[in-house]
Amino acid sequence: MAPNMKYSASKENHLKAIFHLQQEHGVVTTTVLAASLQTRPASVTDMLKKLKEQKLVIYERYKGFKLNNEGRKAALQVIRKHRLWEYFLVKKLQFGWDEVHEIAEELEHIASRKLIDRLDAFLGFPESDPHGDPIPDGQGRLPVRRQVNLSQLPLNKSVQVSGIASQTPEMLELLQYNHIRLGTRLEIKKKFPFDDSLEVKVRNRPPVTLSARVAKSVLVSDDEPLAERR
Amino acid sequence: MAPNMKYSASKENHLKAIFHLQQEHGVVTTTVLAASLQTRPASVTDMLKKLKEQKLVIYERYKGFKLNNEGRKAALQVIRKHRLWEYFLVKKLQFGWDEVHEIAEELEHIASRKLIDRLDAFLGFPESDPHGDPIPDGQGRLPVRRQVNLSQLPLNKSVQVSGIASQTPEMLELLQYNHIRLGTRLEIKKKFPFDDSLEVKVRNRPPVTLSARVAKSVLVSDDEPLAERR
DNA sequence: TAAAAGTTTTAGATTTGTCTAAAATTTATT
DNA sequence: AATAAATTTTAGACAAATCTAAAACTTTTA
Repeated sequence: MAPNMKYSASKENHLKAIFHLQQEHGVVTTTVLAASLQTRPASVTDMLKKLKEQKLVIYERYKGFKLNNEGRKAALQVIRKHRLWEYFLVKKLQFGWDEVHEIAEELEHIASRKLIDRLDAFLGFPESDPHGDPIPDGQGRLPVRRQVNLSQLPLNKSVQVSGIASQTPEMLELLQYNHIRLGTRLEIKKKFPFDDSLEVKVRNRPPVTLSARVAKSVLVSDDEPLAERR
Repeated sequence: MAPNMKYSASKENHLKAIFHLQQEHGVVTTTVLAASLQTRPASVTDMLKKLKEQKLVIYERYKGFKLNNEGRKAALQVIRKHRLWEYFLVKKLQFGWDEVHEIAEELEHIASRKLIDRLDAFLGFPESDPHGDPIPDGQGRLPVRRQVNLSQLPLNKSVQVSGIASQTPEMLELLQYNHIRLGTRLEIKKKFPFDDSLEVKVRNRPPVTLSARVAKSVLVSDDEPLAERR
């Protein structure tokens, strides 16, 4: 990929969306991508033809599609930009977790490679964005996060919160109330099979009970989730 | 003007260019604007018709045009964004004076009003950008800078460098070499009518001679050019 | 002041990204 | 397996921003 290769904002959005959908479903279909981009299936077909011509996707008509290596690299650069800007907005400009997405959607399409590398350095090479999602490095390498949700965690294993899967303001409020946030170290003290709720212990605090619903949204890992790279 | 009024990048570029050209020439003409935007007169006419419909310019065919009040406010918001981003790039991301323009051209089209106000606060409400150009405030008020170029300055009047009009790398290097930069306090000790060159004295340094060419590009003012607002 | 030169606008095309409606194809259902 | 349902693609249109070439208008000049 050429160093400052510029794809249109719309193409970048398509690549990014395909990347995310692929992670869940493997092959992506026209309707699913259209829904995810709030556009029409016909428009997706149009765009996919262009992406295929530019050799960014593997696509045969009526068969669905996925990114090839070039496409994946391009998508990861967009994701890198998005997540670094989100980090900037939250950590430097004091935005809340929940208000940064829209703005980052715009900022992610600024082309300059140098800009994004300088921003990365300015932010101290963060490894994950404010939602706990990992930030690809300059080469498009995504740090592997052995991330599981709380309900899969064994008893008494000490981990750190590395992400929140579904972030409604209500959910965030509940977690805030229980002193659980990104980077919080905690462990499970007891599991209640009746409703799959959990008793969770945060250091220096009385134990709290979390519903299965909440537990599934709290992602944890046993490495240092907010450590700096390099 | 609605708080988050969004004009297309191209419209913003036209408004901004008209604003700048107006400062020099009063009324702006099709060819001049086309040259300034690196586009064709026909394209300018097309765009001007749209800007007229949106009530941003005063324009009658074959007669030239200028911004009305709405248009001026819109232009100043773009200029505000551009200059704040330039300041950010230089002061926070360690870019050089000369490399920020292109990138700021992209960043200036990000819409969010909240983003730009937060950025302003994060930067400490700077009053001028890294080139010494004044940054309009949130209401589009441009701090008045009684800025003159060095060749117009009377003898022995102590002033501060508040801007550099034409910034070639060569010019910047020359100024750098003579210890003249933004904020430098200096005064004129002698004028040579033969070639309009000047002898200039910077505090704690031996006097230096500047050509008329250079003197015309060094803008100075007798107030504090880099003071913070509010 | 009429012709020449220059400027500006119009007319008609082009590109990119999008849409609707209809046709083609695939998948599901009786 | 034939038909119905759903999905995907094609065909044709549209809006925004741009272009070229030609026409309309202004300004300059001889």
